[in-house]
Amino acid sequence: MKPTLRAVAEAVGVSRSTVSNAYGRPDQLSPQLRQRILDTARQMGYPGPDPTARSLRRGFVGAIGVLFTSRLSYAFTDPFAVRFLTGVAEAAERHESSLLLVPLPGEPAGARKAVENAAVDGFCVYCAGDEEGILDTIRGRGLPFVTTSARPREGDRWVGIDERAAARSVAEHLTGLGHRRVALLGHDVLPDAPTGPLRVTDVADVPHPTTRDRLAGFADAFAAAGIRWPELTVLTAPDNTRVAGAAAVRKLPAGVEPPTAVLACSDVLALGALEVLRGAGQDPRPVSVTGFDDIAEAAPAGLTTVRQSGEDKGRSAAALLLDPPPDATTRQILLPTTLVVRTSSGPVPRS
Amino acid sequence: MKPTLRAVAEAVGVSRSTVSNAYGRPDQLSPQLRQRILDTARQMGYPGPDPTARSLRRGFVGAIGVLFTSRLSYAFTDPFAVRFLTGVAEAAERHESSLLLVPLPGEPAGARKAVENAAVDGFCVYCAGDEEGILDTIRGRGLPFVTTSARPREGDRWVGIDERAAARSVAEHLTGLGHRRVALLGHDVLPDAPTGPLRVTDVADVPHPTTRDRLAGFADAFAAAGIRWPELTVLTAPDNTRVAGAAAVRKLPAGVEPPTAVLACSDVLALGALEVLRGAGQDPRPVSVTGFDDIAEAAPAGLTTVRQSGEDKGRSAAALLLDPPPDATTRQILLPTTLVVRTSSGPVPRS
DNA sequence: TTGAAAGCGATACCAG
DNA sequence: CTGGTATCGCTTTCAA
Repeated sequence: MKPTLRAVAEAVGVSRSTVSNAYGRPDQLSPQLRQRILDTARQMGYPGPDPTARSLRRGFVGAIGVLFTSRLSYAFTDPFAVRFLTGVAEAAERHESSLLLVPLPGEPAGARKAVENAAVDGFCVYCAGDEEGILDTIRGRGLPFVTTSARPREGDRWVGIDERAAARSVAEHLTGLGHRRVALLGHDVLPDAPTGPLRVTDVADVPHPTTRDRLAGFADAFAAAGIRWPELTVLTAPDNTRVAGAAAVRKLPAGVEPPTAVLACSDVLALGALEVLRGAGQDPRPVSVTGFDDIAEAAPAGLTTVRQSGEDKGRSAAALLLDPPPDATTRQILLPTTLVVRTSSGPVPRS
Repeated sequence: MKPTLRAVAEAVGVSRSTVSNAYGRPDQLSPQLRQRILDTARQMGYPGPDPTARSLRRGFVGAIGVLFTSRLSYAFTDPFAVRFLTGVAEAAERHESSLLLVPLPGEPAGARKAVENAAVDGFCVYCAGDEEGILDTIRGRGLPFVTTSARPREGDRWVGIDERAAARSVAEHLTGLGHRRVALLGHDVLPDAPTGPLRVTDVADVPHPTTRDRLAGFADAFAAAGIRWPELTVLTAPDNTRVAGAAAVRKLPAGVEPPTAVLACSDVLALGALEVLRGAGQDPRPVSVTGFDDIAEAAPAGLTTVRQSGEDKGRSAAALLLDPPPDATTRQILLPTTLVVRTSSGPVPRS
């Protein structure tokens, strides 16, 4: 058994408070006494104040929780999520704060428990599917949090982009190039839908908030070009991965009237789509493909996409948590996006 | 102020233990009573047992610490480190354990404090530069840990590869192709050395353990081919990044007798080297380049390298921590490596 | 089943 | 500068 602060106090012959001060408030006792305490502590093998006990007493932990909707191990697979984490980590480093990554089980009840049991001072919630349930649990604990994806409530801290406008911008790029017959590609478009084309009556039905906003943005542009929602093909992928994107595109009905462009809700999906559409080369007419995020792999692949900075998002989120601006108005940060046109998009080929 | 368990107990008119049981041991009280307790708790806005207090009392936290040598935010930049984390996360998910990522400041004293203050049940230490200092601190706390890089002490839990043999295998591939005049490329080859060629009298002087072992493996192969250490050029990079690798290679003495091959200690460095050596194309003779790790970017770049699985490493490390095998002999896991030959290496061009 | 009592290990106020 | 005292919020025997 490791010795406790109490044991050290007894060994040195001083009170517990004095030993505590020797560690936490050097200015509260004479240097000699402090040294004597530290020395005997070392000798006895006392590892210093127990972090858990200290947290309990002090009322704060020194760690912020990071919550990902999907399985935690998946998050590391998503390049954009990793950049977000990088940003969070940078801010945390500056504040000497640790990051607690909490794996959320699939079922809401389990997720709830996980959030309740996390020993943290606040949360960064990254794009949670069941975001509201999770946020409610956090609110229940009375802890501060920052969201990134869903539209926030008044007063909630939030950092994000104008998803819909950004999505509209790529789509307008395509309508400008003459594209009219297109397929939209997103993940979790409808609950439990099989990979492939889908009939979506109303964009509002899409459960995943980011997918919903981006699809809506795409639709805005096409509506402006005279194409209504039912005329758009919607492809769904089971998750946000390259292979899922590839699989979804393979399910495009063969033969008649293939789309001239695929608009994906993420670069990862778009890269999967590109693989399929450029790979076999079955169709001689190249199909335009666009993505979203501008991850590192987008540039070498020549992918036209919308750029947003994952690092900035993470950094801002953590900063909002760690030293919130006093005025509530600046607690919602809207980050910029840019349309990046590369070679994966071009004019509609002449038939 | 949030209500406490005590308040709930008083409100319901039962003892604190009973309320505690309602949460933690449902079988210890009648379902009706339990429900009554849970209901009033909800009504009062009691968020459930405080995680910190619970940890203190129970003596365990439900989180494992992950320690990276370099700045935490850099770790996310290193593809291999991210794969390692993915593996750790997978294992953690299975055990419903959280991951505490602890940023370590540069100075040893700060790092020590960070490790002392982390509320965790154990540590996964990924390739720490000042590994011994950190491990000593962990030992001081009496917490279990798993290392990945340095050669472990008897009885320490460890997971890794045979760095030296693996490095030797790529180098032998090159000597087999006839390469004799080569440059080795690693990061942190000597403390505070400027980017570029370096005089290293003895491999044992290299401070970074992984770099040291890999360089030694390279040297083994060349020794077998009759080339002794002083005849090898050693390039050092300030850190393990693409740009650092590129910069180091640019410092190769121009003109006479350029190397016919560059052996890098990591894919990241190798990819940087490739950029420079293939990029401008100043030298008409292609220089062979090899890496180490086989990260995702290696294949598309045609990089010859040594494959090891970051996920396996992470998974094994976490597993060793979370449910250690009873017999000490199986507490050190040696993972396999494979030489993957691609197009970046070839025979020595005829002069 | 339920509850009383004894900590878990440390900190902070406040009087000396 | 030092030390007594009262918590922090919960869990866990153990006896009723």
